[in-house]
Amino acid sequence: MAESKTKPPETRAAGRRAKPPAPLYADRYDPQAIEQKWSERWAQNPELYRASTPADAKVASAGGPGAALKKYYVLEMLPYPSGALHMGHVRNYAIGDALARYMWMQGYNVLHPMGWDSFGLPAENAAIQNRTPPKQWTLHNIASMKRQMKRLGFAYDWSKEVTTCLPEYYRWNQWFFLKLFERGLAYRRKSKVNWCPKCATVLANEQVLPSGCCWRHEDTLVEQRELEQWFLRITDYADELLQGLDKLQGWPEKVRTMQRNWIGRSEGTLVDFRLDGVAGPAGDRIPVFTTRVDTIYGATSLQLAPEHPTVTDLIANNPELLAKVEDLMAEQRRAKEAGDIGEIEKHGVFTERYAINPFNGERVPIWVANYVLMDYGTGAIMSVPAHDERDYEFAKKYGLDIRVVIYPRREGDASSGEPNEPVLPFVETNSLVINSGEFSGLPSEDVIARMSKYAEEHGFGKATVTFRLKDWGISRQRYWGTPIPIIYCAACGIVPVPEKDLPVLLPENVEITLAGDGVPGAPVVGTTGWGGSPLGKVPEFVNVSCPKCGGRAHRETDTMDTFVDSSWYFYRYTDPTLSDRPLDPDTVGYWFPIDQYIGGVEHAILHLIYSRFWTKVMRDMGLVHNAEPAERLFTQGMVIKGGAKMSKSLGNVVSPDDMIARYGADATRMYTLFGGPPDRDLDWQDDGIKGISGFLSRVYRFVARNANQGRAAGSAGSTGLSPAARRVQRKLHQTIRRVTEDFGGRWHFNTSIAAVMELVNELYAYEDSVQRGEPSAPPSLLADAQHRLVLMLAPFAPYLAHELWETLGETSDLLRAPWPQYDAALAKEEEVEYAIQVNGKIRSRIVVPADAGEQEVRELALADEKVKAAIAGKEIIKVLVVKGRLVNVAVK
RNA sequence: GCGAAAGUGGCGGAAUUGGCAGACGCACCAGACUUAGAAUCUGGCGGGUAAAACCGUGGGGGUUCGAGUCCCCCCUUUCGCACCA
Repeated sequence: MAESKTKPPETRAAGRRAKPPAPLYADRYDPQAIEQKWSERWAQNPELYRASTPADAKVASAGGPGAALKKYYVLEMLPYPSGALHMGHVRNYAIGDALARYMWMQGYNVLHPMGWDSFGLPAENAAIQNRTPPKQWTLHNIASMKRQMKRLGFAYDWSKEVTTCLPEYYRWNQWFFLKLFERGLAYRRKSKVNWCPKCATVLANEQVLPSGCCWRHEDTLVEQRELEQWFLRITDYADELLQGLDKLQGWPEKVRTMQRNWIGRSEGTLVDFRLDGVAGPAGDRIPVFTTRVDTIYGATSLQLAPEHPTVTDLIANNPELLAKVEDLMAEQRRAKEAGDIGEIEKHGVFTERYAINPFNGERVPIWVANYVLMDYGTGAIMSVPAHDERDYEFAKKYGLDIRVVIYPRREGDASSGEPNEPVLPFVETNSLVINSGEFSGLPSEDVIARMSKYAEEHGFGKATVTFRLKDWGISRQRYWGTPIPIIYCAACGIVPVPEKDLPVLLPENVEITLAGDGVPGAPVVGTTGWGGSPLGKVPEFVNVSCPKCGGRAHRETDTMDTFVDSSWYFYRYTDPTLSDRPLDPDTVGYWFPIDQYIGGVEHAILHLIYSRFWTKVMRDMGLVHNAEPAERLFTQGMVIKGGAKMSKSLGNVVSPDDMIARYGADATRMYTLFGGPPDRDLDWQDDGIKGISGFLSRVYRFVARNANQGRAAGSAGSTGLSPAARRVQRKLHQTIRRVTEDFGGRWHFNTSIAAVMELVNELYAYEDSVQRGEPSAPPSLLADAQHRLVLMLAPFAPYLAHELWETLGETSDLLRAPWPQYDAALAKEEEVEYAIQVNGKIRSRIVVPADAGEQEVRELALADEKVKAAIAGKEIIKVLVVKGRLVNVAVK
């Protein structure tokens, strides 16, 4: 029991002594004292939240040999150690912690780990600003955030902690990279990359906002640069990543849709159009991707993206055209930046060159158009104005030929007969092909297959599938990341670092400054922002001898995208101390897949698609058996305030530390669950948390003055109870049912907590009834109610629950105490109130025994005075009785 | 433009399959206890009325004995995708 720190209670007690009744209320709820007490106890017992190993779980199982204790892996997305937790973290972890504690109480062997996604840009930026080494800054942040998590009472198994910026972890990033390289899944190529001038580094496609700006610098436009980059062949898994989504029934539909869009699978045909006349370095043919090859006889031009390599070949000696194409390019870029590509007016330039349609040998003019995108398909399209809205608009504008080759099918006529003249552009596929040589008269769908086959047989095309998904560029020109374990040798070329030489350690004696920002005399051995990799400025890192020939060589100086770290961290949790392997397949086999993953929807694409990819690669390597990392995914809503995202600039940031100091950790985390359903945004109300604090206080006071009721004797019967006592009993069992159902189903903890509040209100009403002279309940009932109340509180407010568990005289470990069961018979109402409607309007209410028959209810309803008055003089058409709810009398 | 989710008191939100709209909490009002305040307890609290009637779930239609819930049309907000060939 928390001791009171202040004097006033004494004076209050003294003041009250004078008059009866005796002081009703015990000491005030003091969350700080309670939480400090239990924090200390928990700190002394690090085994408390430790997951049993698979072997131990077997032993612990009561089910005999072979029957392992059932496992449950609950995982929350690990934070970036920015320095302090924000409310969004608190909400995320409060959900996970409630679930983990509930599953423990349900008897599961729970794995509930936490770690740090600790590589990344902010550490470097902080290093530049504060002249602190990134590692020091990061580890310092980790320490303080870990302290916050412990203060919040989250039940993590810290023996499983993973810190991605430490060599013990990132060496396995390097190991995986080597394995991917061996399997041909990691490769290097020169590529245009997104370059943020402020970050001075390459950004992944996913890190470029739709506006064309950097995700970290929303006001800075991303440029294009050509660099040698390492890529991971995620596109090899595009189909499986897509198909797997159908099986992920435990994932939100929203996330699956987003991933489907991101993968962007599209079936079509690749057709080569031969250039008529000149051919340049880019080749003599232009491949075109189309999903509607059945319309190819209607192609009246080719349209190239402004950045298409062939464009310069075609118009190299025409400065006027070149300038126009430049304009188109600029226009397209501008539209992308503004985010309204899709709405810009279509513009184009005729190159004065032609290509040959391989199907009919026709010469078609080649244009460059601003609505054709280089980064989709082949960057070139055939333009069929009659059967594509965009092409139609373009052709109308520039007076290009429009040739109809698809006709609608007539009603009830599948293959022949007189076609109807279509309204242009006519884009339906359920139609007939005409004016198309040997393909005329056939249905479109058939023609697509036939034409693809024809193209392949004649060597100018084939059926193909394109994806929007691109290979994953992982090279970053940054210091604070995992060094890519590759050595470049003048004689041997690209040489992977031998496995025995791992890890390639990230040098730590590096001071990070911006180029030209060096303090004279300071030991600046690394710089950033000079356009190359900071590690390139560390000679002792760069210069090595070639592992193959022993000659002089140099290391790769780029580091890996931090999404590599987060793609497999949850496997490492199962045994993070392994020093000879990234993971133990048996241990992983026991724990995986993750039963419940919880995090923000902002990771719907990047992290969640990369980690699915990684899992599939690991499966192909024989490391794991599961094809997907997580069985169920829950995306919680954001914590907002006043309808807006919390931000420093809006000044609406609510700090968890402040709330903990004012109301305690229990109230803070519980409010994040009470404020609204967890899948929706939570609008933070400064006064809302007061309600939770007051509720916890009510619980505390009730138990403080009613704890000495003896031991709970389990459910007693309901006979002989006073009405108020019976209400307590009924509400108790109803509440257990509601809370249990919420955990098992909707996860609407806001209503679970509301239900527990109702129970507490009922307990207070009972006390009040005793004050008024009604008979007391048997002590066992009160003891039982308090025990179960505390058990139900445990997942939401662990500090108070533990304190009260002790107050109730319990010495067992609350974390592993069995979750309470309810008795349906005791939860049942003896009487129900029926609403009596006349023509749908409520006219009266009657209370009848719950088991009253329909006929009885009908008679009682019709005998009711108010009902009689309402139906007087009218004819009863129908009397409808809805069991347990209402009676509706229809009259005329 | 396409797709998804949402729109309920002063506020956050309840109402699981069509069946008493507004649970629970905040704010507010009143009372009790206090020298007083804080805290606590009790009661009230959609609009409207003296009380009823009556009106109320973004707007308009519909189905039904009965609609926040189902159907059609429209409006607004948020999110995702967006010349994807």
